[in-house]
Amino acid sequence: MHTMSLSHAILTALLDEDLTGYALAKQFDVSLGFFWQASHQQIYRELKGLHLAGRVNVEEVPQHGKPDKRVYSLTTLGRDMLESWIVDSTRARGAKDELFIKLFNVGSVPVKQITLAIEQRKAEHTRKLELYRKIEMRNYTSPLTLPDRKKGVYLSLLAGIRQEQTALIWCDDALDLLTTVRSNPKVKG
Amino acid sequence: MHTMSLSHAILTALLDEDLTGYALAKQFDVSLGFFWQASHQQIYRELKGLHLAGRVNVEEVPQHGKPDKRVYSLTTLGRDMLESWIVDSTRARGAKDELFIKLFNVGSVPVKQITLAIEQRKAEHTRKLELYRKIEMRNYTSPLTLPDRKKGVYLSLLAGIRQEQTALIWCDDALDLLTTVRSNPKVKG
DNA sequence: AATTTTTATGCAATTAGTTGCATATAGCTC
DNA sequence: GAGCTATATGCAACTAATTGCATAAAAATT
Repeated sequence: MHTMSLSHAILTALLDEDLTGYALAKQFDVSLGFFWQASHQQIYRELKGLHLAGRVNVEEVPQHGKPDKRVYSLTTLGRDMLESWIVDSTRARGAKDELFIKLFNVGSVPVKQITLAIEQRKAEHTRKLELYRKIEMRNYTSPLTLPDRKKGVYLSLLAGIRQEQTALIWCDDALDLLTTVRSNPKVKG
Repeated sequence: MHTMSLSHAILTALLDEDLTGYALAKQFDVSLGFFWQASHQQIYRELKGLHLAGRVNVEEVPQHGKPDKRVYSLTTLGRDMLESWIVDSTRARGAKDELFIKLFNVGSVPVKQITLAIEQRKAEHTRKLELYRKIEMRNYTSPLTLPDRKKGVYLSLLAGIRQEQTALIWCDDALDLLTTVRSNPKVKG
């Protein structure tokens, strides 16, 4: 079964460079993590499993004071796992978004609360879009001339940018339509 | 803590009508489930918990042959739980999408495999968009004249439609850019 | 000098989600 | 009449993800 995607995300991050769990966690915060979030606890646990399964090597780097660094690198087995996952895995993890569940409550709960949730979401999208744009301007102004191994990363970023844009426009349209909702019945009709 | 969203999704589905676990599972397949998937096993388990917590009532409807129906309905406590969840919960469950992790492998794995994954995804988006459009044409041709309690559902659908459209365009652009990738090095450079 | 942030690792407990299985009848199709 | 689909419920086992806690020192900030 090629299901546990966190391990694949970790292996992917190790393609470019050998990393410690700590460094991996940071990577997840700034790039891979835009599309696959994970906490450091999860990452450490997963690394242990990957090591046990021979997908990664560990090099222990003694340090004074701090815990020793454990620098992980891909093994051939790890690469193979990654490649075969790319080939077979299809399973689409269903979208889960609370906001839409909230929207199903329009008409039964004060609209105000729901518009508030949308406004919060809008702010979030704005923040993300700005972040993505910044990254784009810094590293991906000329997609066609990128080295091959950067093209996928760029495309992910592009997807992120467009998702945020679409979402932002939707937020405004949603807020518009919700101004036409007057009643807030609390009982079932 | 207002975290477990499946229970909120269930309570939301019960706003409109009283339902059995089975009927809920079906609802999840066709509307709420576009934005929050759940298996029948999950739903039955959750219903039990909600009942234990006094958020829903059960009415047992004896049947011959088949297991007795258990028809669930919201209690006042359930409504309150739902409303307070709408007010406080903010937590954005991070997007998790395998496809983007796959994209990070461009340059290290045969591009073919990745374009294939995108094509699969494209087909999926096409299928979903068609489905959403069908629902839109059937029930939501005139958003402004909808009864209030349908407006949120419509907005969810609208979000779905736009997400799929955006994703489809992106798929094509991605496939385009990936035609410019020639090399498939399997070793770290 | 004291506080906060960053580096660096990890365990334990809990909650959420998936997969496989089990039961049992009615009704429809081949 | 054999097999499939729909109705209707649920347990058990497992995998994945989250949350809270714990340690410990260097570096940066106030």
